[in-house]
Amino acid sequence: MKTQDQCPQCSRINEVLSRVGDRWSVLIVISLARYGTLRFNELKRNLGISQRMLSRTLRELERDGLVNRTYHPTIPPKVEYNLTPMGESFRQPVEILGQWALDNITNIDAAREKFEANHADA
Amino acid sequence: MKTQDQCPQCSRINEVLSRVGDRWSVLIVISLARYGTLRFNELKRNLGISQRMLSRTLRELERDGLVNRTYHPTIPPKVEYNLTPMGESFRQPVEILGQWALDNITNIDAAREKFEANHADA
DNA sequence: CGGAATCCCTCCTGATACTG
DNA sequence: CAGTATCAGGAGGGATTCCG
Repeated sequence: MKTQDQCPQCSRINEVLSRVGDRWSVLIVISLARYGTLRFNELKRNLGISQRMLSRTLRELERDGLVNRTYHPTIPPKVEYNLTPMGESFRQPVEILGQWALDNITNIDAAREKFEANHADA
Repeated sequence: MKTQDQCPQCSRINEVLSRVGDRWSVLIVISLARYGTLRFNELKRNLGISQRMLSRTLRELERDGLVNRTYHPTIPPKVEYNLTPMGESFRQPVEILGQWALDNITNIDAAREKFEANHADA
């Protein structure tokens, strides 16, 4: 399916957001932005994410150039993650989005309740 | 699974982003922000979205208080959509995110190629 | 500790066909 | 025109197990 010419940038925006716009990527970036450098299990505990999704998402973020991965070949192993410059540049848009989310969650809940109420008039 | 105390807001941010953070919601808000008021099939053509997803997403956006739906009981029927004040307030975060996406798509592509190259050394 | 691999299930998403 | 209903495929994501 092709995006039409009315919103020519929509498809490209879509493309990027499909990559870095999912919930786990966003939350990982927020965490790394706030705490600087974190280890694998620190992120895991902080976010309440499964091992599988964390390693998967981190690898994608590394591949897309948003996150640095530093492997310390000690015993036991130690792997640290932090943001690259591009990851840092992603921080502001994400923080703004996150702040909006926090600011409007109650509004959304209220709108939902109202909507449900209006549609419950059997 | 519960989000831990290190990032207490992450779960709430996650909550909101799960609602309005999907690709279609974002693109619909962007379109309505740019064009003001659009009809159902105008949105459909602009975004290259399926009927099903469009009606579904629009209903959710209406329910969450981001979009107004105006039904004109004419023949043929005519339904118009535009942003509510809360929808407008969502516009800035979304536009910023969209702009970052456009600005960095080439960087991401480059990072990917480099990553793939480095991991192709058999 | 930091993963990779496997299993399994849900939800998202699109295609198609039908209705007012 | 603006939907709804139904079906089917694929991706998202958790739990568990095993390895370096």
